[in-house]
Amino acid sequence: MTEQQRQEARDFRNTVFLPKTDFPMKAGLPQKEPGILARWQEMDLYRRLRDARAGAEKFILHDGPPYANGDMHIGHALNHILKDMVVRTQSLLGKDAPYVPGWDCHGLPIEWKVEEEYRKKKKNKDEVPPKEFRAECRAYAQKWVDVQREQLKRLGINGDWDNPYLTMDFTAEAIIVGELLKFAESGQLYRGAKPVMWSPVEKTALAEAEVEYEDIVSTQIDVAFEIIEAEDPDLMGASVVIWTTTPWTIPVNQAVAYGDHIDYHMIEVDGRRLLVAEPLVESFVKRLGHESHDMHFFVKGALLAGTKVRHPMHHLGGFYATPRPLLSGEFVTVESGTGFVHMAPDHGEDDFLLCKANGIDPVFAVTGEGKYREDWGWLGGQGSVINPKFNAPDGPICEDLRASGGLMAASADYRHSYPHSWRSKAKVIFRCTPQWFVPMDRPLPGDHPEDLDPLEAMLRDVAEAKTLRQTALQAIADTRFVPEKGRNRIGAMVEGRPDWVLSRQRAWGVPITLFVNRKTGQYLSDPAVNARIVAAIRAEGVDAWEDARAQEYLGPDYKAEDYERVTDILDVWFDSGSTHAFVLESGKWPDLLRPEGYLGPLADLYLEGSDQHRGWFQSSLLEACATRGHAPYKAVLTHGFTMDAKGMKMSKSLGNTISPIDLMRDYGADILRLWALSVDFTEDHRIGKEILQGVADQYRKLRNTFRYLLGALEGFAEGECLPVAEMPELERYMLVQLEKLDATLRQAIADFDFNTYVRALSEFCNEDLSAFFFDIRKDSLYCDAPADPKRRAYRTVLDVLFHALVRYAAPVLVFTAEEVWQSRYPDGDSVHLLTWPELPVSTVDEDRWAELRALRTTVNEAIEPLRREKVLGSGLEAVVTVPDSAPEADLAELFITGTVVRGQGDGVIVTRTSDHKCGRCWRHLPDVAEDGALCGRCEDVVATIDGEVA
RNA sequence: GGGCCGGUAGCUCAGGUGGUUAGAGCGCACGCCUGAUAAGCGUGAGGUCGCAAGUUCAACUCUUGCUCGGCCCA
Repeated sequence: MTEQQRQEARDFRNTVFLPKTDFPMKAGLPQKEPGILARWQEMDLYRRLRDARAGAEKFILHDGPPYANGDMHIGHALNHILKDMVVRTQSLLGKDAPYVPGWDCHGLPIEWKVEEEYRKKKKNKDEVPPKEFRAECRAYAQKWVDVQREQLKRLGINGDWDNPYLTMDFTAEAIIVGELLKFAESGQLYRGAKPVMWSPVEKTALAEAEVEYEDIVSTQIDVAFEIIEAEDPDLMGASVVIWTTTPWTIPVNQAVAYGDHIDYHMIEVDGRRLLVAEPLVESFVKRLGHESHDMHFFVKGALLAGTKVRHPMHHLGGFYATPRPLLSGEFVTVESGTGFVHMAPDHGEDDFLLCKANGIDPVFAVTGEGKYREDWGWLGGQGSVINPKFNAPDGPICEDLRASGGLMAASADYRHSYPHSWRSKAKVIFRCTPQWFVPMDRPLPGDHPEDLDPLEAMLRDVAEAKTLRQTALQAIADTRFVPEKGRNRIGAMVEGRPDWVLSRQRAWGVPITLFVNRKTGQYLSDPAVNARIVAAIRAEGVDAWEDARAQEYLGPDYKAEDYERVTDILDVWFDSGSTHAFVLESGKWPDLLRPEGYLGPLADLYLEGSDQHRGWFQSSLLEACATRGHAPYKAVLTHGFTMDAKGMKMSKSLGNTISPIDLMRDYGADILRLWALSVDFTEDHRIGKEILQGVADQYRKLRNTFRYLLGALEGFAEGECLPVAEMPELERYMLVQLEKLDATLRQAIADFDFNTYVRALSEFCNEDLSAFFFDIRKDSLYCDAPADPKRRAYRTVLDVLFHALVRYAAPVLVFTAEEVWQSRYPDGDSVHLLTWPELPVSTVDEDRWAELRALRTTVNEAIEPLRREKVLGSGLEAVVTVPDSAPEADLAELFITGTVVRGQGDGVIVTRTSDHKCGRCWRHLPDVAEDGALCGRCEDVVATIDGEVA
């Protein structure tokens, strides 16, 4: 056997330096992630990170509290992944970015759940002492806090999970009360009235969600109100006719509404002139059952302004003697009735608002159990108003109206849908109740030096005072919104919103800790009293607000019997609106404290769904503006909602919900994270099987990039590094590409544009690395001698790439990045303690490289037809002729082809090579004697290896 | 019903102030490789830019209406 034949027969596979790694291609995330999580817990990663960033500039993302009720859903997952991404990227950039998660624990939904459990046990809620009831609510909330905490941890969210904030913590409750009392002390509270849904059977206010609608048959009546003041003398003595299905509200009537654009028509019935909307004349006459005569008199609604009518029971005097004004109401339609709507501000939303705008206040004639007050001028002490007999055509109301001549028609035959209490199934009424409000348009007291003369301060207030609305609008102007359209949205809401109703007639919440003077109706505002209340709640929670302790709080200066202790609780939005006070400011979380002397918003960012423009963003804004004069945040980031695969909203009834818990089980948290950070979260976005499949594919590509890096860097040591100046141009070009990626990622972080972040990272790995750099340098990695400068340069750059990419990926693929890091540094610390990479500086003629890459594409296009014709397979079999104008470079290496020659023409020509294939590097080269023999380079390398072995 | 927002290839997304054949990645099809191998590489096919009017020499980009979807409110 000749030397050549022996070489030919030899399998050179063992002489090739292939990538080697234990890092598996298949991720197995659902199995692997819990172990990584446990490791972080064990090493106390969150605390370690705080220590590592101690003293660095703060970035404070303040967590909006989810409601402690039910399992984590896809919206929670998205929201927390985005928050985690923000916190982690800021931390990666070297800032100290603590994250204290929180929960919203008070409120109606939890009360319901506890009540529901009572019902199952046939227990009556009203017989349970409030303290006991609240204790059960507290336990219920705590249960769900614990459940959600574990679910969120599983997502890989890094936070202070051992010390979350809860709105039901005693200190939180005390600070919320303290905030409320700031409103009281600065005069930013008043007691007003508001119509609410009220159940006379349960004697309680109901929330919209506690009401169900059911068809019933009601008495409908038509009632005439005689005109006693009018611009047009022809109207005098005529009557406007109203129609209603709630006769019991007639005794509380205070006005009549008409529509500006409605044409009213006068008809004559039994010698009386009646005004009715033209399109409704026919149906009205039908109800009357009498002959009518057309008076040929029309009047446009708008011309009725200033007209006054009198109540049919005006002869009773007092309340009923006052003339009732005709008011223009936009809500008046000609769909049913008469085109006139009687107004009882006590018992309707439209009524209340229209009357309020015209200076007419509710009279509170109907009591909580649905009877007229004992002292009421008509039907005093009678009721109940929801009793059909009371409202019947032969009932007391209709009888009196008939006697007065006001009743034009009455019949118990009107079928319509009407609200009922979910619990008792009894009918519900609208009823005005006293409520506590925060005024939007009352001047706020300004900030003054302590020693300023009180008179001077007052004068200054008058001159400079801004209202809460104005202050909030200014704060909106001062805040950064991402996306920008959020500014417009919250701005429009704040501009148009009514006063803030703070009170709820409920049990599970923070009490409105006010004492109201029984004589003056004014609430007590004494800092000493307030301090005692706050101290008691701090020690014992909301249960401390009870009658038995009233005197203790009032102290020696006031007598308990002179004061009414308010028993309402606060709107839960006030709780969450105060989180900035009890989380960021209280000192309970030292990590969150700003350096001494820091002024302005405590949070760098609030990040929630776009529904929070009306919710938390706004309650926090109003709370902070009223008590501190500015927003609690510097920036607000909002995300849209997650829809199903077709873009439809998810709902249990449609059966299209997707649970993040299931997704973590099937795909793993990193896939879910990659999904959340790939979509355009600023808009509504979708999730579904196909989308997740795409995300999983994207994940695999990233994972393989890391696997290749790990394999290619096997055995790499510091000593192998080569300075940039000594590197081939390709390496220097790649370092420039990496710098560009770095800049893109930094900008994406600054813009909170995570879609761009993930996309740029993926495209770099696929296009620049896998399909370009790695592919080209495979030959060098596999076949060059380990000491060859080209191979050393390549591995040096691979090392740079590894360190950069693992950091870039860490905030997104938190588990996988850790797995990658551990694979290379088994005894190392967590990847999440690292900071943003420092890149070596490199420069290159970018235009030249753009040209080279374009030419590379052209060459590939030219090779393809020959492949189809089976002239050649591998690109290494191609001889390529390129234009003479092509840039100077090792083109064969760049194109991964055989010989490249320069021709005269503009085009690229490809033919099959006649060179033999090297048995080791597979390249077709002139110095290979025959197929399977070695090229010069490989001969040298193999000789060295053989020498080492021998 | 009202306010605000959105609808670009199968999927996820780019497309300053209107201007040549609307782009990328993934997926898909076809092919190559078989030394990143349940991987890697290449080429290619996919879009009447939700619909309809209008403004303009010219509209994915501006206006109006409609439609579908979403958030908030009633």
